[in-house]
Amino acid sequence: MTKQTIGKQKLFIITGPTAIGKSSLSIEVAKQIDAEIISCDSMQVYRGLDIGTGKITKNEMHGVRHHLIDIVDPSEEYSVARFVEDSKKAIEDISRRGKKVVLCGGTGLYINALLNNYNFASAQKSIKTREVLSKRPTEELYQELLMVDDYSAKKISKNDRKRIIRALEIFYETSEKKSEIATKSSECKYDYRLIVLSKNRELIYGGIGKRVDQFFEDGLLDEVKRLIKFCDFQSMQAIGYKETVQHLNGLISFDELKEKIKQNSRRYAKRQLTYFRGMKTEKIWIEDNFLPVMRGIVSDFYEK
RNA sequence: GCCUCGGUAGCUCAGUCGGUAGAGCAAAGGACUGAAAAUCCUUGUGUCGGCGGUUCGAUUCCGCCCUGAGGCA
Repeated sequence: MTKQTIGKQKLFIITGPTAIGKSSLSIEVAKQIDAEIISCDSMQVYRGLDIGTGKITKNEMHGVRHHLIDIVDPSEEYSVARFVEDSKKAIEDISRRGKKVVLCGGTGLYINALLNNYNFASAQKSIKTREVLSKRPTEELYQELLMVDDYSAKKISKNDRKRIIRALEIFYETSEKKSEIATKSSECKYDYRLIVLSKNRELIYGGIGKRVDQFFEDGLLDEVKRLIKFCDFQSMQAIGYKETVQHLNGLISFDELKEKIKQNSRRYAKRQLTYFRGMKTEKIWIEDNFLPVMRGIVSDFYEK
């Protein structure tokens, strides 16, 4: 054990692109070391979004306790900031009960924010400020950001409305620049192993195709019918949901629907891989024999 | 059998009055600090159906052939 890791909380983290099989592997690992699992997934937090998010079922959990699944209603907003807060609490809670912690999920930003201890506290989200800013043209907002925080402005595309608004929001709410706040994150307080599962592109895409077909056999259509009243909320922007809403509104055929979900999932998987590659955090890529390789890493990690 | 209109990027098509081509979509690569399954940026992709002819030069004009759609008998 190195000096830096002495006394640090241990985290075993499993991530990878959608439909690669993270959940079932996390169960195996959790059973191996008597752990509980914290989900790192921006959509599985929503109650009722089950089939389309590939949410693990009670049966599949094999008695392993899960955290941060089904914690908000589809009409609520969730965010990275909340995830960092919630996951820290869950980690404490689990270790207080003498169990080990496995994190599992595909939302790279969430994992990154937790490990790098991103500090969001000072830059609160403000609905009012956002509302005011949202009424103005992007071009104008960008010019304004250039005046107020040119360092951040230059890093953001002039078309990336969402980020421009957030950067301005930070400035107007805190009088600090986004670029300054972002550097305030403190060092990682965990001793962790971050596993990124991957396969060649064809196999990932093949898995996505099969999984989407399975969604419909499992009743995705009915699930979305039940949730359609939430169609304007963030939760329903999830892949599989937004497209199904279009189909239920008669905008696209059933065949188009399936193809669209597969396509958006493929693109999502691609973006996830890009994100994982770009993470500066230390990580271990596994492309083969997922379970045995992971078991080895696990025993090594916890023996020392 | 005859007539007409087509065959150009993975797909749908544009275009070149003869100087070897370009849009959209798809795809690939990338960025990412309170929406991240979100948002945004960049980039190609070619025997221009085949074989001949005319020409300095043909994807473009001419002939034949193959092939798709429609029409006539």
